[in-house]
Amino acid sequence: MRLYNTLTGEEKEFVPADGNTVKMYVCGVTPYSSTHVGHALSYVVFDTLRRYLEYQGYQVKHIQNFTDVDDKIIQRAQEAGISEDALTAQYIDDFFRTMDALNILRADVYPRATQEIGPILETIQSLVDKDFAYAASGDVFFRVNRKEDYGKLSHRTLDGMIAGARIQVDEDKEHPMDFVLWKGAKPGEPAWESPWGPGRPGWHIECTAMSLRYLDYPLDIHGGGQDLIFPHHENEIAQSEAHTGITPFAHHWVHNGLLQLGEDKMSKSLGNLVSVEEALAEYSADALRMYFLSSHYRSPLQYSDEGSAAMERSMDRFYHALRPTDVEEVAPASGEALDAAPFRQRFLAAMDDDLNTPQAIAALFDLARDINRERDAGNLVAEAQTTLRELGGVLGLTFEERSAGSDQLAASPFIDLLVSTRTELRQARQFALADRIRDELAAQGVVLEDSAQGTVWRYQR
RNA sequence: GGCGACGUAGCCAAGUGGUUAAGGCGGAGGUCUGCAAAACCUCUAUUCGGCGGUUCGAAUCCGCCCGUCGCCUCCA
Repeated sequence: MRLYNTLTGEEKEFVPADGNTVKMYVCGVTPYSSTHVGHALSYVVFDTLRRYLEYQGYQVKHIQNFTDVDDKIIQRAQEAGISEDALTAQYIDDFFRTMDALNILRADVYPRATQEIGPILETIQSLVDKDFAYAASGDVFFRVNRKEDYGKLSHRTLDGMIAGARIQVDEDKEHPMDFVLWKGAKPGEPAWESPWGPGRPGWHIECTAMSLRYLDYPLDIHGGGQDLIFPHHENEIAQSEAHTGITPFAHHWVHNGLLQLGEDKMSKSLGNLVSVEEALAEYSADALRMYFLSSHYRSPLQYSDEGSAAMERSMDRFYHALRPTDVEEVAPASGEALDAAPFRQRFLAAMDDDLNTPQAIAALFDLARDINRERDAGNLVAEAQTTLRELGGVLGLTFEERSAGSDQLAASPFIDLLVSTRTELRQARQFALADRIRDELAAQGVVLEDSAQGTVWRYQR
């Protein structure tokens, strides 16, 4: 497949270096607040990339970190009067529940910064030894001037960054853009012993230490949201390449566009967040995945209730197309089987083109339409349905219609009874009474569908 | 101020030099139905922010203008 690489700014044919196993590192979250729909978008994108690579026959080794020590975690824990560990444990749980609910495959390893202090210290020491880093007043900084290609990912120069003029002056730094590798501890903060005194790792160094430990360089794919390009990934490149001398340390840098809420980017600092929990209370995981994949992964996407609702309705097309074809008992399918191969080809060609999920989805809708059409014509569609399920699965769609709650299941025999009563009334042409049953069931959220084969009912979605 | 992205129907969103500009939502008509609903069929952008230019040919390339957004600070 062809895949866009942020580092070069162009699409490049993607092949794992060893031809078989894809080494993929995706930056994870800082667990101090609920997982929001922006996170969900990002991880749905990388989950889809992973599923597609696996569908192509590759093994994917997927590593995703938790930044479980940082200023905000310390602050929130103190506000809540609990330990940092208790706070992060809570939100890591939330994260996993959310990922599972969205049918996002688990990474192979989820390393945590606090559990990788040893490798982190070794990496920092190596950078100090190589003169890429220096200690100052208990902190350790990366010396950006020593890395000549600093800025190559975000396509900016040190001069250009300084022109931004929003840099805080720090007298301990040799250069304003030097960034912290090790942060000396202030009283009351969690700290680990180091050659430079007690402290904790800076944000960027953990990813260097972890990706090297769990995947070895060079990585095939390094991913994250576009907001991580600078400074996080730029700094990671500087550290990783300075540390190992391997350049580039990741072949493909893949960044998803950010989810926006209204006019602005959805972000922790703006506080305009919608949690995944809130979204899933209203909409199915399939609908949300469809929403996230309905625009190209590198484009920004506006999140809205209207958009989610539209996707929910569009899923009905698939649900209906995938229903069992017991119709064939009445009108024996004598015709030809629907050939899904052209749709599969369209789907694969779209996915091969830098994960063009909007086009891939369009192919699936066309396939669904043909399934409905051919089934009505009495042709065989079982194989085509299998193809639709399989390709939808590459996008992580489950096609599970929203399951009924337990009290709804308990009501089923009574609804069946009302439906069969209505059928008898209709046969007796007692339409007023029959319609009353239909209307009152509708008021309870039960939708009846009449067809030549009888009446089926379902809960309104 | 520096760097970058984008502007396609009522809404969302593909397409980036060449037959009828994907797909979804919404809308209109039809088939089916006792009537509905669901489903299916048909229709729904002579035109791609504006103005110039290159070309036999541009939504697609170039220039200018208008507008929106992102990064430059924690962030997926």
